Amino acid sequence: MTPPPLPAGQPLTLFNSLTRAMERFAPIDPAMARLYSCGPTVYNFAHLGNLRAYVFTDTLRRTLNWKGWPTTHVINITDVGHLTSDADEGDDKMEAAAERTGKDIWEIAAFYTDAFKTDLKRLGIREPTLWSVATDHIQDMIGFARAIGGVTYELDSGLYFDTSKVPDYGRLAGERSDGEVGRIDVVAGKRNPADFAIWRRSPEGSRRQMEWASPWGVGAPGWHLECSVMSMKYLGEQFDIHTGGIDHREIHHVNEIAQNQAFTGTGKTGANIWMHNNFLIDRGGKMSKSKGGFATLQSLVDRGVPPLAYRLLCLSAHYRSELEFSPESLAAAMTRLKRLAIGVTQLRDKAGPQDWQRLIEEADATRGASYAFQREALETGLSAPALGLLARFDEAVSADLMIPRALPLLEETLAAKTIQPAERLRLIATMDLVLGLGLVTLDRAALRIRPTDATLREDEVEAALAERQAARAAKDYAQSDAIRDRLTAAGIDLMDGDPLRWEWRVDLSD
RNA sequence: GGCCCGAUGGCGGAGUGGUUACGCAGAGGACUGCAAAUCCUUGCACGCCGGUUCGAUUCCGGCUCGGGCCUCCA
Repeated sequence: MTPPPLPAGQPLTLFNSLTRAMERFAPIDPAMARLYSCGPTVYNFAHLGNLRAYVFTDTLRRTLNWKGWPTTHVINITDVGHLTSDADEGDDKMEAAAERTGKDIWEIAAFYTDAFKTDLKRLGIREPTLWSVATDHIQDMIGFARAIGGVTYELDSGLYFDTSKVPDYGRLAGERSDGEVGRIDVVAGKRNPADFAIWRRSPEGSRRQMEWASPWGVGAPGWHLECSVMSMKYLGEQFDIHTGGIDHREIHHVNEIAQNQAFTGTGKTGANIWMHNNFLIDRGGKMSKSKGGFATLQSLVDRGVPPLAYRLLCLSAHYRSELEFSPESLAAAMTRLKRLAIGVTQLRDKAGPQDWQRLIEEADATRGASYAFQREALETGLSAPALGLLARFDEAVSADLMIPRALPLLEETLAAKTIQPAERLRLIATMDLVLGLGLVTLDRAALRIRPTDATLREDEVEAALAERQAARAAKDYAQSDAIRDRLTAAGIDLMDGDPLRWEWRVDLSD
C-alpha cells in the first residue's frame, strides 16, 4: 500500500553520527522505514538510564510515523553471555548471573527479558515489529563468520577480526585514539590493538552453560557479530536507521560496520543513518544507591511514581543531550504530568464524549502509522490557530526530534481559549501520537500509585475521608482536622477542592 | 595517557549575534472554615579571562569544572 503524500510540513532532518551532520531523511523504500535498535543484555534489570535509550527509539519511530512512514523496527535481545574483557579473564555476565542466583542461565535470560518488556510497556513504548533473540541466530552467526573468513584469523582464544583489512575502519568514531597508553587488554597474538573477537573458544577444560560447536571450536559468538547478522537478516544489507546508546558509537557500532563491509565486500555500512542517544546522569547517586540496588523503573513505582513521569522527564531533554536525573527533576516531571492530565480531563468534559480510544487504535492499526489520524486532524477544518500550533509542533519534531521544543505546545494548547475544546483535544491527541504519554485517555486516578510502604489501604482512606466530610458538614473542625492530621501522618495529602480528593505523598528524599 | 562532548536563572532544560523558551520550585492574587489541590499573574540566567564586532550568552582562543569513550555497558 502506497502511503498518501505527506501533508504540508517540514522535511524531517536527523543527526547522523556517521557524518556528524544533520541529514534530510528519506527511507530507502519510500513505503517503509526500517530501523534497528541495540537491545539489552538480559542478565539483570534495566537501569533507568538504559531505559532512556528506548524512550528515544520509540520517539524516533513515532516521529517517522508522524511524517507518514510506516516502520519495520527490530530490537535485539542479547541473551548470550559476553566476557567483560577482550582477554580470556573476566566474568561472563550471563554465567555470573546464573551462578549468583543459582538459576539456569536460560531462566535468567527469560526472566530479565520479560522484565525488560514489562518496563517498556509501562513507559508507553511500542513493541517493535520483531524482537530478535541472539541465541536463535547462532547458526546464522557462524555462517556470517565463515563468509568473512578473508578478514579473520584464529588464535588460541578464538577467531578474530583483522581491522586493518577494512579501509576506513573507525569512521564512525572519528579519529581513533592511539591505543598505546590505553587500558585495552592485550590478547597475545592480536595483529592490531583494535581487533576484536568474532568467536570465543571456551577455555580448556571448562564448560559453559551456553556454548555451541563451530568450525573454530566449541564456544560462543563475539558480541559485535549478532547485531550485524540479525539486522542484515531482517532489514537487509543496507537499511535506514540504526540506533543505540552513545557508548556504542566508538566501538560496538564501529565493529559492526566493519563486519558489514567485510561481508558485503563493499563500503556499505549497514545503516544509512546511525543515531545515538546520550546518557542519563545521576550525579547525586541518590536513586541508585537506595535500597542497596540501582534505580530501576520498579523502584520508582514502589515509591509511588507513575512510569510515564519518567517518560516525560526523558522527553524534556533532547536525546543528544545529557540529562540530569535527580529526585527534583523527577518530581518536576511528575507534577507536570499530573497537571497535563488535569487539563486534558477538563477539556474532555467540555468537549463532550468522543471515542478517542477508537481513533487512536485505528491510527495504530496501519502498522503503527499515525498518518491517517494526523491527516484527519489536518483536513477536517481545523481553525487557523489550531493549524498554527500543529505546524509549530511539526517543525520542532522534524528538527532532529526536538521534543523539548514541542512539549510546551501541550500547555499552550490547553490554555488556548480561542480554540474550541473539542479542537484542542484533537490537537493534544495528535501531538500525543509522537509524545506517547497517553494523554487523551490518561486517567488521573491511574497516576495515584500506592507506595509499597503505605500503611493504609485505599478503602481505609476513603472511609476516613467520609468521616471527615461528615465532621466538616457539622462544622466540627477540630474533628475534621484531627482526621486530616492522621492521614497526613500516614503519607496522604488531602485536597478538598479537587475531584480526586486525596493522593499518596511521594517521597523521593532518601 | 589518548580521543570527544558540555558549561544557561534555586533545580531541570531549549534557544539566539541586538526581541518570550518551557516545566518544577518561589512570590502575589482568586477560591477555601483552615490547609491543600486547581486557576490567574509574576521576579530570577547565560562558568572565568582575553579576542572579533557598532554590539556576544550566542563566533574564536585560553583556563577551570563536569561528562563520555579507550574494557561489558543505553
